[in-house]
Amino acid sequence: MKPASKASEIERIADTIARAVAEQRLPPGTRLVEAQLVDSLKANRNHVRSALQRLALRRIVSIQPNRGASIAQPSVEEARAVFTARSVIERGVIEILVSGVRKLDISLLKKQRDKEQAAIRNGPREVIIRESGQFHLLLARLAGNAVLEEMLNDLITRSSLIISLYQQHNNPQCGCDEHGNIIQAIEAQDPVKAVQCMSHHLHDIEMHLNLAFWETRTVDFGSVFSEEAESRLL
Amino acid sequence: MKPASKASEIERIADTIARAVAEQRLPPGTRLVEAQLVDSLKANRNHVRSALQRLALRRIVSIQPNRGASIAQPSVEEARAVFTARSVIERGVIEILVSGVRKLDISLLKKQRDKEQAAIRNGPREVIIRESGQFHLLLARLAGNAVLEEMLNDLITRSSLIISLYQQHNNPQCGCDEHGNIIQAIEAQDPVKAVQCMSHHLHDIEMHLNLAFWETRTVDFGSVFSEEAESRLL
DNA sequence: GTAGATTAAATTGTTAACAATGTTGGAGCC
DNA sequence: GGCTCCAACATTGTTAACAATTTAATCTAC
Repeated sequence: MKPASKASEIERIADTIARAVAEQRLPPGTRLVEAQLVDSLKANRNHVRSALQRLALRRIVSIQPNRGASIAQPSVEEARAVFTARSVIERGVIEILVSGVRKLDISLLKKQRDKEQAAIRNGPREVIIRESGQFHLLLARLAGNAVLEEMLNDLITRSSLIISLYQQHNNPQCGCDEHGNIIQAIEAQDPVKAVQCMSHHLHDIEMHLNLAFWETRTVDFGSVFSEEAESRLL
Repeated sequence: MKPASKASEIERIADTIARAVAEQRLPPGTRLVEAQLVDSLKANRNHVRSALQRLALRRIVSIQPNRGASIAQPSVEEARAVFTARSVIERGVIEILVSGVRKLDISLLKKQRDKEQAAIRNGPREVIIRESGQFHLLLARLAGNAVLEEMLNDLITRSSLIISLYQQHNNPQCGCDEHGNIIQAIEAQDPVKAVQCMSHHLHDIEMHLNLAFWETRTVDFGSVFSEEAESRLL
């Protein structure tokens, strides 16, 4: 007897990979060879192929015809677009939550926040990343909108990708408990402040990235192989 | 020589179907038999299957294991979620446009609006629907955010589905040129008003639907087969 | 005639072999 | 040595046959 429905086998594969990406266990650019996946995930090749195509649609992997799939390497432009989109969606989520249309269980948010704080103190990096993402996702879930939740789920995974590509230091997450501030503002039913907190939080994450550095850097062989670059090799 | 790249064959199929759905040539619930699609779209069965799975991911078709695919029939709950999500995203788009970060070519919007007005006067229904969708999509494109644009593209298609399921009369689109109002507000660089116009516009569309009617109606055989329903058969 | 069972057809799901393409490594040549 | 060319390998893409499942039709019993 198979516990999971047969149709969701593809989903299982896709989610396994997506999660590994979200938790930064699969770095951007990693090649995903079908045969390897088939045997490490104990799956049918067709299912693996379908899963890869799904992930390609979600921009988590990129597929080049006849050359296989690999974990995506979002461009700076895409990175900015993702964070802007997150801001748009998450501000919308916050507005829904604060508008008081649904009776909101703040304790769930606090519980998630505690879980995250515990992870920050002594958890491994991937757990920290996961719990942080879960907080944002929980907000969307509490807003009771499956469409926004699903979109945000994708964006969070893509954010992980972006962060592991463009992070400056290996500062896992800012320690300044911005999630706590968001909870406070929601609890206080202050729409303006809550939205501000969220905007600020996302902006903060984006600003800790190296985006500006790579922005204008079209691969410019002239300067790349100048004395400056060469001197670094010594 | 094949003009389109081989990899995008799946995309071609998916887009053909999605477009037919968006223009309401394929009504909700229509069964999509693989063999039929293979031969009417001159395609490989694998490609058709992949395309169907893609569309299932976009919630445009629904696939039931061993029972094939059919055009989705979004629930009332999903319908509301879609419109709320659209509102969130499109308000975000408007804010980006009005914020003046990008120099905006208003004439493109006006041109699209004219196209739409022309369609409303004498075009066939499907063209009206298409051009109306294109207006919203154009806003997202002008905002220069591919992520938001893609999300909105999906939502617009799903909206078409919802509208053909839940529309009250066969009023194709409101004649009151709300798109024109939106353009005006953007042109006047008035963020508050522009966002209001968009909100109002989307709310308007939603309110012209029968959602409330079906909301609580769990299929309740007792009342369905009462004298009222029977009398309608005579 | 209707309910239930049985068979046939239609449809989807799976598999494995084959084809096409891309990649790697080495032999021979300059 | 460095280069080109070619063959072997690895990987992806395609196809067709087969298996499993659902749907429709037919038949029998009552």
